[in-house]
Amino acid sequence: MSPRRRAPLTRERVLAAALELAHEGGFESLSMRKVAAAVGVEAMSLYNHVANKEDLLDGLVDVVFGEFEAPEPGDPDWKGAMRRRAHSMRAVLNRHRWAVGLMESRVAPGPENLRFHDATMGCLRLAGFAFRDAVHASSVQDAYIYGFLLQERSLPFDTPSEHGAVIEVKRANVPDMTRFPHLVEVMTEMAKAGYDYDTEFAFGLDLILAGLEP
Amino acid sequence: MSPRRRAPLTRERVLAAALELAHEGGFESLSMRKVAAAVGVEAMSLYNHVANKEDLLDGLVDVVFGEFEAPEPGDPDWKGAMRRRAHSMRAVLNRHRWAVGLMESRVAPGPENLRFHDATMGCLRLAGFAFRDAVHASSVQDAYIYGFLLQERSLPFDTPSEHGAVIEVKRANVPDMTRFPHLVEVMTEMAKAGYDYDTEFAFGLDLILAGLEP
DNA sequence: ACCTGAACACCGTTCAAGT
DNA sequence: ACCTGAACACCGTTCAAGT
Repeated sequence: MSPRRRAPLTRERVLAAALELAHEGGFESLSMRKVAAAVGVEAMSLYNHVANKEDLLDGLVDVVFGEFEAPEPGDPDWKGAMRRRAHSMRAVLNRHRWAVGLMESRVAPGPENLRFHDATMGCLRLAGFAFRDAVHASSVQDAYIYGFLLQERSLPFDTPSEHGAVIEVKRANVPDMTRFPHLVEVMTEMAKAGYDYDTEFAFGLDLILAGLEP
Repeated sequence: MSPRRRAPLTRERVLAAALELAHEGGFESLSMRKVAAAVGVEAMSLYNHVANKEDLLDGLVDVVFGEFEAPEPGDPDWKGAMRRRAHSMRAVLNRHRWAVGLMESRVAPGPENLRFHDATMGCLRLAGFAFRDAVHASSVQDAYIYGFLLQERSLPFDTPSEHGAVIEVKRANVPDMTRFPHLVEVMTEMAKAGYDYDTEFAFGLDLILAGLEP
């Protein structure tokens, strides 16, 4: 009769609660006990819906895969499709910063993961890529995307001008910067002009897409 | 008089012990208490040489940066220098699989980190890259390298033929693979021909280097 | 200055017991 | 079938006390 009775615990509800905790409390503070509390239950009850914490993480990662915009196999503008795919991945992973670094390291790929990779391969194959080349093409793109997000993730600022300020702090903390003249150059330039992740990301993505042809 | 007396605890010895533990016991099993035990001391003594666990990780990451082969600023063959740099990074990070994903997410860059990035920027600047282009160039390369290692890290096999076997297992575990025809194609092809990380890595690296010019 | 014992506030997971 | 209480074997870190 109470609302809690009407909505019995499911894997989906456990994952949703964990996702929200990761989102607001920070990923590292995500514990079985806290997920359980968020869902109104004792920690041990979670084990009825999830094999263990590792399985819970697998589930979370697959939720994130589900948010990626999959490319359309057969899209005549395959480069456009790949570009949209990449930008969608970046947007989603910036929303779930904790997920970068987990995405490609899960051992058991979930259904959304499979769906997404299938669509990517399909789009490349139908665009005329030979099998091996399609593997190469998706591999280099994904490596770039995940690696870029890895760099972007750690940064405690959002706008170019904030970046300038952070750079200044960092510079002040390092003794004897004269040993690193080229780094000094980067930092002073950055502090002046800021750093724009959008154009930086687009630069590398375009470079890679320019080098790919069926 | 005992050997323990002759070698008092230092930050370096703490880091060395932690590195060894990460290497053999697996990174996730690395705890302050175990590092302390490995160095013959109680856990709390570590805090005299390391601010906290986060600081210990910063230290470990910088040890790894120290193993990277830095490019030579002024090297006339800058593409060769970048290629050697990339392959050295891959070799080191395959030796320290736990480090991938931590490298670019540390907030406080250590001296080896600074040294390495300074050498990279220096090599590109002296090769004729304008400042902004040097930043672009190093950014796209590093994103690719770290991202590739992220993908490579998780894999529980070393040779292409082992890979085939693993693929078969995975395939058997996924129900209704007919929903993912292109993935089925990848898996059957992979199971046949195997997957060679060396050539895969070289493909993407060459593609990126081909697109970079001062 | 460096090390320690005891304690605090946590973890993931197992297991027998409840309903 | 699902949930729970108590317990086990751990964590990182603080703090007062030792030398």
